[in-house]
Amino acid sequence: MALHLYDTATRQLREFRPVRNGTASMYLCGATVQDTPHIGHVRGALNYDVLRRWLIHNGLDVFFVRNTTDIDDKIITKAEAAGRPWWEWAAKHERAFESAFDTLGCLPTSAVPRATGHITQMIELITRLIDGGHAYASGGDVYFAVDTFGDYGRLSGQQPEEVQQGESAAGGKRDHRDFTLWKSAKPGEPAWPTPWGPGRPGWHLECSAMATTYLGNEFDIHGGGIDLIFPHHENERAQSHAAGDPFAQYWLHNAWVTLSGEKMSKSLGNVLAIPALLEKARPAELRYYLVQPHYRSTIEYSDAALSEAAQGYRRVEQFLRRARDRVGRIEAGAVPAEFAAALDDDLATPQAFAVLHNTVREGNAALDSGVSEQVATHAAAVRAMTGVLGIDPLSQFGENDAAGDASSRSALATLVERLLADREEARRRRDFSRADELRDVLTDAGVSVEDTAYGPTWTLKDSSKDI
RNA sequence: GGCGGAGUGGCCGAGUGGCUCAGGCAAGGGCCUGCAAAGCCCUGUACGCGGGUUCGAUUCCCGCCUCCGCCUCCA
Repeated sequence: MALHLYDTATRQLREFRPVRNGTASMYLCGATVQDTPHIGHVRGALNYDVLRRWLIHNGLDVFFVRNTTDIDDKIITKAEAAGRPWWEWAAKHERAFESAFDTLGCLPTSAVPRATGHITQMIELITRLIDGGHAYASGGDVYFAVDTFGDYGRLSGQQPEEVQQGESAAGGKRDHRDFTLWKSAKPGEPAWPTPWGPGRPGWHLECSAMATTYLGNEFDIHGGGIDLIFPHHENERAQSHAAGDPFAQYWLHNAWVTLSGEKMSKSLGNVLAIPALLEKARPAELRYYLVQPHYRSTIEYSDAALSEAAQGYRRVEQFLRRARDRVGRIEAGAVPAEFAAALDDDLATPQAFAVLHNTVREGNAALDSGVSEQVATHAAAVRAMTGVLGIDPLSQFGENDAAGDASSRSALATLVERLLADREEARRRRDFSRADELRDVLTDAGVSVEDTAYGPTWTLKDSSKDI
């Protein structure tokens, strides 16, 4: 089966056929960098990272653009409250987002365009819209005329007449449904010069301008959170189509991470910031937790569920480590057919994880029965699958999680192995109290010891991460 | 008011008109082990409520209840 994706605009599963053979282009609405990233921000990024990895795995050259909105009302307000320049505030939080994405194993983007760096392209787009009769300037603002675009409401399923208006207060609008392309600057606000007066971008406009700048007038996938369907993506689609661009071919939307049944918001004080979560779980474990449920299902966050995910991850990790100890270097092999079928079905990661765990179980059985070729085969499949999911314990989330640099690792290994040798000697003498004493020394130091038919093995246990 | 999503066993989380109804975590039993840990094998409990269609529904239809989201900044 070829890859099928659920397209919000048509409300159905559609076979993925890229605009340009051999490549795929993805635009993801990134964050407004106004605060510390939280688990919800990261969930979306992770979902699209898995999609991207799957496309790459299938041989496509993927162009992946995630923007940064570095100017908006909230950035201005918060920076002001903190007594800092807006651009410093934005830069600081942009770094926090990039660092979170990095830590959680998102592949580097092809570009991270900032809104403020694309004013020229926005002016050009506005000009096209005004020339085409789809937009008008009014008192320094520029608005999109919704009634000039007959397809308005298609993406979100909204009847334009039924939509309750919030933004309608703005004075210069001809129609209450019209939305802002360009905002005139109030005194003291950041502003860029335009033919319509100094001002700053309306939120929706920037994404249309940046997506087409990097990916062309027609590109494959546009993603974001479900909250963006309306009005953000509806408006993006309207302005780009009205300007004559075919624009995105597939609209994808990921669901929320909720807390106690409610969305996270500052006012409820229930925001789960990434730095705090990384105190509870290792990056790979957090990623495992966020990537396992289907991307269109809400995740109801709980510490217990995160802890369970961490255990699931450790099971996979343990298998690969044991397998490597047994058969040596493990290269990623082919993914099982059922795994591929799962991901091809609108990125059905829950089923993909089921296949992963079945393979791990078979691999563990092979380890128990000592059939090395089977161990190697299963381990290779597991590496391939974890690679696609971005949770490969042997690669980006490798050994150095907790173990420091090479020289301290080597010093540690020498000492641990010396103690283990003494313990083995004690066990041979059947002096078990001595053996247990040595194991306790190691345990207290944070080293877990396991005896296997092939001798003892040890790992650093990350004791700070007990959820 | 308009649009949309959800309610599955102790928990997380798939899925299907009937056939052993995924997977993980937890629980119980067993194997292995000096002990432990890990691993493997086995086991139990399920589909919000009320109707209907059907030989048969958790799965289809109708009604209801509950929860959540968007329509205002939002991942």
